[in-house]
Amino acid sequence: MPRPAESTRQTILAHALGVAARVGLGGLTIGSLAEATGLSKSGLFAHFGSKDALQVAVLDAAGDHFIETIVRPALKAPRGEPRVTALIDRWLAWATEQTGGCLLTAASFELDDQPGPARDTLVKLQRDWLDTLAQAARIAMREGHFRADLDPDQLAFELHGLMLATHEMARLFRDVSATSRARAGFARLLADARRRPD
Amino acid sequence: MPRPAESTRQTILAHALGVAARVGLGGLTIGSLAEATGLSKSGLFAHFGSKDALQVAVLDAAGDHFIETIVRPALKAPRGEPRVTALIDRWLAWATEQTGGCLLTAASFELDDQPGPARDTLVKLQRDWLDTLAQAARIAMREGHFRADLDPDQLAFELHGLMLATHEMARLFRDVSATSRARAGFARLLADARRRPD
DNA sequence: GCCTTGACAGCACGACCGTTCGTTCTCAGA
DNA sequence: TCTGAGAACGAACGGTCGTGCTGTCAAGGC
Repeated sequence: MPRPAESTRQTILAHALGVAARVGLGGLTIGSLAEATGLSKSGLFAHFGSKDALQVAVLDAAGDHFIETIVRPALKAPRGEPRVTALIDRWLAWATEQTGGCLLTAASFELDDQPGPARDTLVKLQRDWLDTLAQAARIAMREGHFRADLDPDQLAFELHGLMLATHEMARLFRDVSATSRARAGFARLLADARRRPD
Repeated sequence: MPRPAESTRQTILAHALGVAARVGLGGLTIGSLAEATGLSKSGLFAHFGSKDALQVAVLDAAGDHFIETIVRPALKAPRGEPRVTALIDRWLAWATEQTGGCLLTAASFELDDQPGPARDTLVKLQRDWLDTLAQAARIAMREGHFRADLDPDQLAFELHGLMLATHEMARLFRDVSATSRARAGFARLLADARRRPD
């Protein structure tokens, strides 16, 4: 057999992440992606079999990349609050240095009314992320860093909200103060989680 | 002259808001919109002159609708914190009862890397919304409802973050607890704004 | 040496895209 | 009654979309 298919596939997906970050998952077309990778339309198409499958593959690749650059490194931090802050810091660093916006975030608002395999994949990825945040908070409760009556899912919800607002402020408004706004919000949220009820 | 152009234009835009809420602003096509309104493609096209202009018109219509159903009624509430809560409550009611997602929110993450008149229009609309929230908070500070050292822009930023998270939870996850999660978040945010530093 | 296998290219398809153009119809004013 | 403005139509344009079909070329197994 000629070139290994797997490496070509990875090359395609790497380019796809860049293109989709700019034009969204719906704006990603096989023709433009073929041109970006130097492949022919049909040659590229053969790797996925359908546009739906390509979209799912792109989302999975984005999820893997997200886990690899944010979640996995952060999980090396000590259990408890340090791990929660590591997740936040990793996310902040990634969100600010990245050229295009976060594909998964954009897709969340793009696919919310378009049933299909792509949407299903995305729901799972986003749920996992919220669960990761909530689970880290739960551990921090067990370690005594966070108060015992904290609702970890609520904390995850609000953390995620701050991330969404940060993303919009940085990407849409091109506002450099997004990072400091985010840090202030996170600090307030963590302080509230720490504070014991009297 | 035959049928008044303005009423036709309004009909088109009303349909466009529904379609775009489902498939996004980029997924909105002249052909599908013509079919939805019962017009011919060329007949519809003549009302706007270009796809760009149509997108801008749709965004403006969405902005008008947003102001009419949320901002204007809320501004009738008494100055200060009641007005802030009115804005929040109006938004919550609108977000939950609405069939499709919020077009403006979806567009914020769709257009953030696509320069053009549509993006410019959207930036202005979203800035206005954040300014409205911040301004209401500023008034609440002057009325003595909120603490004097509050950062109203930071509050608006965090309020908006909660709205984004609520939107995602309700629309993507179809999670009915989104509303209660939102209310809990808003309550905590307002309590913090109220509390005087000692 | 063939033969299989699999990764790609080339080409063509039907459908739809945004856009243009000429035509038809209907009304308001003269 | 005639005229002209303007709303809407129908057909067509060049492109691009996603998707198939066929062919080519290189690398193993025999």
